[in-house]
Amino acid sequence: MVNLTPKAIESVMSGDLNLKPVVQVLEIKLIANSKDRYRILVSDGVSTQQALLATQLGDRVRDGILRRGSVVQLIEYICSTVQNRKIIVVLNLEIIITEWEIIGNPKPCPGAESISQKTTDNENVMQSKGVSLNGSSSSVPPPRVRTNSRMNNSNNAPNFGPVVQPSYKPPPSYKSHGAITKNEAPARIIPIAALNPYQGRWAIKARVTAKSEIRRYNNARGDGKVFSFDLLDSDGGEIRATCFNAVVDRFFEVVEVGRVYLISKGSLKPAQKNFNHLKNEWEIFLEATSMVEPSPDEDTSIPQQQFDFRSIDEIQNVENNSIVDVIGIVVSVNPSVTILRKNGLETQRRILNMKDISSRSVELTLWGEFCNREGLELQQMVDSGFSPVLALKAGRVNDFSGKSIGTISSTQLFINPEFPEARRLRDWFDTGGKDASTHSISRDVAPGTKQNEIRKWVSQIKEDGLGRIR
DNA sequence: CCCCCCCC
Repeated sequence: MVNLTPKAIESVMSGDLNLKPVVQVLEIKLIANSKDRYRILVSDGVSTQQALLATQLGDRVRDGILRRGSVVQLIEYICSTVQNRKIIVVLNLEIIITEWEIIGNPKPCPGAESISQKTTDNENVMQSKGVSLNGSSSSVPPPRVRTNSRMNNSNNAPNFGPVVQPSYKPPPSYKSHGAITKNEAPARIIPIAALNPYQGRWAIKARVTAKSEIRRYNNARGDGKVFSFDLLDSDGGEIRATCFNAVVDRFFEVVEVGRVYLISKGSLKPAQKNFNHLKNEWEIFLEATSMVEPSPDEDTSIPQQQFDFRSIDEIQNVENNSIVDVIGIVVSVNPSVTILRKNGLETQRRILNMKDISSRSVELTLWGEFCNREGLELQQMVDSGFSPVLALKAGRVNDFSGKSIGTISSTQLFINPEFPEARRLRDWFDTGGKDASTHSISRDVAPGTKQNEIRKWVSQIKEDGLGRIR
């Protein structure tokens, strides 16, 4: 016997975010023009309601463990407004039963699809982009499950009055002031993970973890300037924000790495995966009307950085060109050398070695400015007999003669950082790890081809000078 | 609307 949470839909839609109800999934559809975002219909046995699955839950659909008939517990969710309709955005859920017969004879929750009357322009814009969230461009839904069409509901469903920012439950004191108009109420702060282009008003509260320089460009589409910065929120969601031209002037000085901001009124575009390695399929584009305001409180629930450390042992099996975080002890640092790039420009290169508890070591190649900033500092430490901890955020794995790691422009290096992993590594190193035998996953890992052996010799000679070759 | 992620 399965018990769905009574009145779950009603409670969630009226703003109860702590209920964590058990509901049944009646329908799952891929959102039009999306590769991995799903719209689902959930039921409490009496009422049904549309919901969006956060991207990170898509795997469960693709893996087949979340499907039509699944009984799930909604763990983290928010109510949001998409195309003027209230919708649940599910950020996390637990699957109770993968498949169960449809429970009860649930009907669409009344009021959930009410439409405010002044927003048809916005809808047209959404539709002209081919975005469909109401199933109108999808195949006909199965007979058992009624898909709510906007027309049906605006005409027939009971209307609970004008829906104004339904996701925002106004505090009681607002009620005596009459209707809230679109421009008055502050947008609700939502998790970064819930951001998507189909959403109307939103705000996020997030810490800036990285900030680019201003880059000027001149191409077929014209010239201009651009900069971007990366954001992290208290739920661990991350997203990049990008500004162009006049918007650069407006926000470049305002945005500081490490500070927390309230950000709203940007537009969401698909992330450029080639250049943006954050775990988010969207990117925020800030515009002239966007808001980027320092948060009045220093939100300590948002860490300064978020890492996903891989042990060096794991790096061996990581795909070439992957972007990874690594933490290790720097055991050697080579001098900085000047490299002539294929494009004719010169750059600096410095190779160092780091080892970790997996008793593996790896070569890290620092490029450009990293050589004379962190690289020099590391070299001085190692030269003076101290082996520092180095945390590397966003290094790029390459597989020339074994696996090694290189810096890219968005790499960040942290020398002797404070966090627990660093402490753990330090303790390990100081209590025997220093002398533990280490196997390098770089250069001499595989026997390699004759070609590779020769290349290795040549590069070693260039690296160390002839003095060390006997 | 930008952008090469460098070398053997």
